[in-house]
Amino acid sequence: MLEACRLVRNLFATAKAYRAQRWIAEHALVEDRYGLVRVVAGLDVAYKRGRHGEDVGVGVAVALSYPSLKPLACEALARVICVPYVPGLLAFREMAVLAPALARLLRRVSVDLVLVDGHGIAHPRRAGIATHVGVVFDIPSIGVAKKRLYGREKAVGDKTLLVDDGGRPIAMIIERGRSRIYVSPGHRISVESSARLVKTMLKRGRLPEPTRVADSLTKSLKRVVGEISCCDPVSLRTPQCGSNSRNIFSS
DNA sequence: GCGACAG
DNA sequence: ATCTTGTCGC
Repeated sequence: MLEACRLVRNLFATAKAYRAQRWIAEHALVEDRYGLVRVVAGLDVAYKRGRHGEDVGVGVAVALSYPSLKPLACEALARVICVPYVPGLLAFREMAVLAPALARLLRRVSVDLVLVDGHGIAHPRRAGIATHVGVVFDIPSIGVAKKRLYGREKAVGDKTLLVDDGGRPIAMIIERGRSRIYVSPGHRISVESSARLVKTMLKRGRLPEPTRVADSLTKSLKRVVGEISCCDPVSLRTPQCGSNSRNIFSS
C-alpha cells in the first residue's frame, strides 16, 4: 500500500500539472462577477503522519454567515495524500480533500464566496489553489496566504501590492501590526474587491474569520482521526454548528 | 550556477 | 504544513 503511494508520487508529472494550470488560468475571471454575499466558506487542510510514514490530510470546508460571521455548517474528511508538496503545485496536493469537503458543503448551504488558504492568481502561472477551487466549482474565490510565493512588491499610494513581471497587480498586502497577509483573487473577483472583503472579515488574530475557523477545526479534527490505510476519503464527524453550539468554533 | 520557494 | 524546548507576558 505504501508502494502504491510511492508509485503515484513518482508518476506525478510536473509537465502535465503545468498544462492543467495553464488551462485553469485561462478560465479564471479576475473581475467582479459575484452577487450579494450572505455566506462565506473557509477552506483549509492539516496533515498528520500515518503509522507508516504516509501523509494523512484532513480537509475542512466551513460556512459562515456574512457579515455576522457566525458558523452555519461544516464538512470535513480525511484521506491519505500521495502527492508531495511542490511550490507552485499546492493545489494538486490539497484538492483531493478540499474538493469533496466543499462539494458536500455546497449540497447543504448556498455559498456566495470561498476563502482558500493559499494564493489565487499571485502565482507563477496565475493558478494558485484558490483559483483552482474557484474555476473548478465556478464560484467566487479569494486566496489568503501568509507568505509570498510569486510577484514583487509595489507601493501604490498608501497600499502595497504584489505585481507580476508585466507590472500587473496580482495581490494586495494587508498589514496588521508586524504580520501581514497576501490577498489575491481566485476567480470571479478583482484584487481590490478581494482586499476590501477580506478586511471586513478580520476579527481576531491574523487571518479572516472563515480561514481562521477552518484552520482551527482542521487542527482539532486531526487529533481525533484514527489510522487511515487507503486513499479513499473518510468522512469526519463535524462539530454541530449554528443555533445552539457555536462555542466549539471559538478557539 | 545561485537564490526563491503558498501549505 | 509538521516537529519541537524553552521563554516572555497577561
